[in-house]
Amino acid sequence: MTEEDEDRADALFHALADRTRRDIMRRVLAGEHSVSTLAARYEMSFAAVQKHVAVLERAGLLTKRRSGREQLASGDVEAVRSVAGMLTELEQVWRGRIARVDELIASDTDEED
Amino acid sequence: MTEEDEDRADALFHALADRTRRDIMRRVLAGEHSVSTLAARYEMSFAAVQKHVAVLERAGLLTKRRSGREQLASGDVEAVRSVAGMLTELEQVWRGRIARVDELIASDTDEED
DNA sequence: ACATTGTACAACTAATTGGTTGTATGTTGG
DNA sequence: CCAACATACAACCAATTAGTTGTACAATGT
Repeated sequence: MTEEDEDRADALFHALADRTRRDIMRRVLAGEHSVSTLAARYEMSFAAVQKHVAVLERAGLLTKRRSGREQLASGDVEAVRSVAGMLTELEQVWRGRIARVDELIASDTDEED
Repeated sequence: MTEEDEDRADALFHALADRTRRDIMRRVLAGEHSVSTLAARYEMSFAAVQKHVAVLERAGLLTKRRSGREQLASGDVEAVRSVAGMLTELEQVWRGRIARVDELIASDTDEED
């Protein structure tokens, strides 16, 4: 369960830790694009771009649908939000720390009275 | 400039793409911890944990301050927020797509009138 | 003074990554 | 039917990663 969540988090952050893949995400969030249309935008080989798309797909950041001989990729905004949610969770941990510090300050002030 | 931003994004997402490092982030966002205190929590060697801390530090996700012979690590919530900001940016791209689809629907409806 | 503790770093290994080229397969237009 | 196009995938390579052990060194406590 939690182990699976961690696997998923690993895959999501890893998928986003590459500028080509982040750029692909921008394109497929803006609209559907075939793999070859995407590949045409980068200087690397078609196969390299196809692999990047596969990494994003495995992480759940995009989905593909077939249309004739093309494979149209579309970004999944929900997956992006789930990553944002993980960061929010981290921020909550930080808020807890601040709350505790505030408590400490409050009790110090009490002693000073 | 943009190139440097991309380097930074690479480093941030990469740093978070490891469960041990995310766990370390939770601890150091909750409060200061020495490297050895952190290391004691994991089954891997001290050196391995120290390397993870170094990755997080290089990415700017935590800072260290010396206190006697200990090195106290503290999470930087601003760095976490900057990552969240990148995701928000992606979400904006998606919103743009939706807006364009809405326009299209509106113009179709016009035609139908 | 010195044994202990906390940290850093180098050298090594196995696994993974990001790229390549080449090949196979499915889909389409003439 | 068949040439061209879109995709998938395997095999390979260089670089990086995540881990290990070992060594060095600074700060602390008795």
